[in-house]
Parts: sequence; structure tokens; C-alpha cells
Amino acid sequence: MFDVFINYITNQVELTAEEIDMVRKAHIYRKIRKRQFLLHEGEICKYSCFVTKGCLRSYRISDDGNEHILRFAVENWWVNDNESYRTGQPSKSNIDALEDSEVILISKDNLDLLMKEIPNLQQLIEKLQARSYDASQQRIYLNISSTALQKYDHFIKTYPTLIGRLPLRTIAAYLGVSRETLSRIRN
Amino acid sequence: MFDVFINYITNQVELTAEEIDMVRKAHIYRKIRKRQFLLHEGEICKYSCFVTKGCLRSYRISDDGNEHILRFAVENWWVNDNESYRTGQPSKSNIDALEDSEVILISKDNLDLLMKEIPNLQQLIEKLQARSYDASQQRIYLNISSTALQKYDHFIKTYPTLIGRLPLRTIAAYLGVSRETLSRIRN
DNA sequence: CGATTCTTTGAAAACAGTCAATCTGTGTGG
DNA sequence: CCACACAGATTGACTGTTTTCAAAGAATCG
Repeated sequence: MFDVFINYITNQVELTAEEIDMVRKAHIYRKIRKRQFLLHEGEICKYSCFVTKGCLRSYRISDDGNEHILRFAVENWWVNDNESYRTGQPSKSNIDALEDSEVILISKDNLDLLMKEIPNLQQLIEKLQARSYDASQQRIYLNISSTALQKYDHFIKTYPTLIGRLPLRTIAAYLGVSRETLSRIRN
Repeated sequence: MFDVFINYITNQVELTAEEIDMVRKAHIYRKIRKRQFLLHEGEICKYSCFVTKGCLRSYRISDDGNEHILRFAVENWWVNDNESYRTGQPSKSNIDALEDSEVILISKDNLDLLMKEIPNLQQLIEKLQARSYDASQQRIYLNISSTALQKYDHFIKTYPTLIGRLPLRTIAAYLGVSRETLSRIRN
């Protein structure tokens, strides 16, 4: 719900009552059932999505038909197709729900407006983007330097809360490893 | 030199004469010889670095002693250790020159100031960061979905200008592949 | 030219992917 | 309550890819 969202924000930056109200007016609340899509490849990503409950993923499908997960998003995480969101070009990724979930959507137009009007919010979102970038760099480093085992070890240390929650095949699709290999590694 | 730098900026956003002068006062020009370091692992990254000539790389060394390249930076590219730059924590990466190079350095303090005073510059830099993030996502996708051959194919399509310029062992360290494998792939 | 660095090649071993079969747990409908 | 289907996890045998180690050829540079 909106409370979860606004708590998340006000835990990190201060907002006035009017500012909170602006955010309230801009937000869209939506329930998404497991396997339901928030964004299909080829569509234009017009919303930023904040997860208040459940778990979503963004992923791409390669030529050989396999799914490859770019990002998980559980409670208090954001997800979108940033390239499509930013440029208005068709998305290369899909976003769907791995569990029954609840999300807050804010359209790009509204979020741009909010960021303009609320400097604290702008700073927060820029900080989150910067952190995302750092995390990407870390993931790239792991991918080019590590074996499957090391990747898995790092994953369970970094995302311990996801480990009982997601099926292993899904984690395999995130790590870039076949499900069988992941299964064998865990011994 | 400074001209290259200011051209790069004013090709993308408009700056007034005073704004250009502010940037001029903030910049540091430096020549770097091949193999010379701009940043050592463990140091705090205090500068953003813009390359006007030559080529730099940022890389990490894994436990087994191998180099893994996170980023190349040729003319008109930026490079730093973003995590260290942003948080003030010690850097996990090294940055050094692959060729005799010339760079423009701007300290974080100065760049923050410039971005505050020059909205156009702020927008430009934020756009560049957003693009970097998108490129990271693309690279992650390639790493988890592709074979060594596909990665190399994509590399030569994406960075054709680097291909005669960098030794193959260096490209291998970027792709996350041994030099021998890369050598064999090229047939 | 000698020294260094880079590239290629070969053979063995380690690693990961594929395919097929089995096992497990969960949930559904009869 | 049982039988069944379904999705996920595991296992085995096999194949293919990649790494490693060692050696030998290019290429570059002082």
C-alpha cells in the first residue's frame, strides 16, 4: 500500500505534508498475481515500479529460448526497464511477478514532475540509481571473474532472504548457470 | 587538453562564457604514461576523469591473481571508481593507462559545485550516468546469456575502434575469457 | 640485435551444458 | 482419502566448451 511506500521514502529523506500529498496523488496502486506481466518486451516502459509486497523480476529471452534474469525486486525494491523508461524506446526486457505481489506505479511524467518539485526526492532517487549502478559493476566483476560456485556463494551471502523464497531454477537464471549445474554445486 | 573537453560538453549542452570559465578553473590537466596509475585499489577515488587522448582502464585483481577489466575509457569517455567516488570508501578497483594518455581531472568537490551552479551540466552528467547504467545491464545480460564467441562478436560490433588498438589479452580480460580461448575463437 | 610482450598451438584436465530419467513435494479433483 | 497431475529438484551419462600448463612463433621496442 501507499503507507509502505511513503515510509520507505521518509525513512531516508524528509518530506513535508504537502510533498507527501503530491506523491499520493501521483501514485497508482496495483495487485499483480503470480506470472502476470507488468511489462512485455517491445512495449515502452512508462512507469517506475516500487514493490510493497511479493517479488517481481525483469528478464530477457535469448535466441535459444532461455530466460535470463537481470534483476529481482522484493519489498522495498524498485524495478523497471531503465533503458526504455529513459529513452522511450521499446523495451528489451519483460517484467513479471514471481509471487502474488502488490506494487506502487508512478508514471515517468509524474515522477519527473515530483523530482522537480521535491529536491529531497530527486536526491534520493539519484542516490538509488547510483547504488544500482555500483551493484551492476559488482555483478559484472563477479560474472567475469568467478566460477559458478563462487557466484552462488556470493548470491546467498548477498541475498540471504531470497534463498528459501525463490526456486533454484530461478536463481540459476539469474546467475547464468543451468539448473542442473546449480543443483550439483550445492553439495 | 581543455579544448577537447569543453567541445565535448558544448556539443551536447549549451554553456555560457562564464560557465565555461567556471569549468576551466575547476579542471586539472594531466599526462599519464602507459602503465602509470591514476587510482590504486584501497585509495579513495576523489576525481572524475575524462580522457582527451589515449586509453585507460579500470580493473580488479581476483584472489587467483588475474586482472578483470570493468571498463575501458578512450577519448571522450569518463572513468572513475564510482562506488569509492560516491561513498568515500576505499576503492576496490585500479585505474591505469593502457597507452600514453592525457586526461582532465575534476575533483568531486569541484564537480558537485559545478553541477549545482550549471543545471545543463548536471543534466548532461546524469544522462551519462544513466547511459552507463543501461550499458552495464546490457553487459550483464551478455555475460549470463552468451558463449565466449558471442561475447567477442558483440564486442567487435560494439567497440570496433578498440579492436586493433588493444592487445587481445586485454580484451580477454574484459570479456571474462582466457587469452587462449579468445585466440582460438578468432577463426 | 636482444629482451620483452603478445599470440598461437597442442594436449590434458576441469568445468559446465544437455538430455533423459527419477524423485520430491504440492495441490486438485474424484 | 486417494489418485493423479504438475512443477521443481536431483542424478547419471554424455557431450561440448573452457581453462590450464607448457612450448613455440610473431611482433614490438629500446
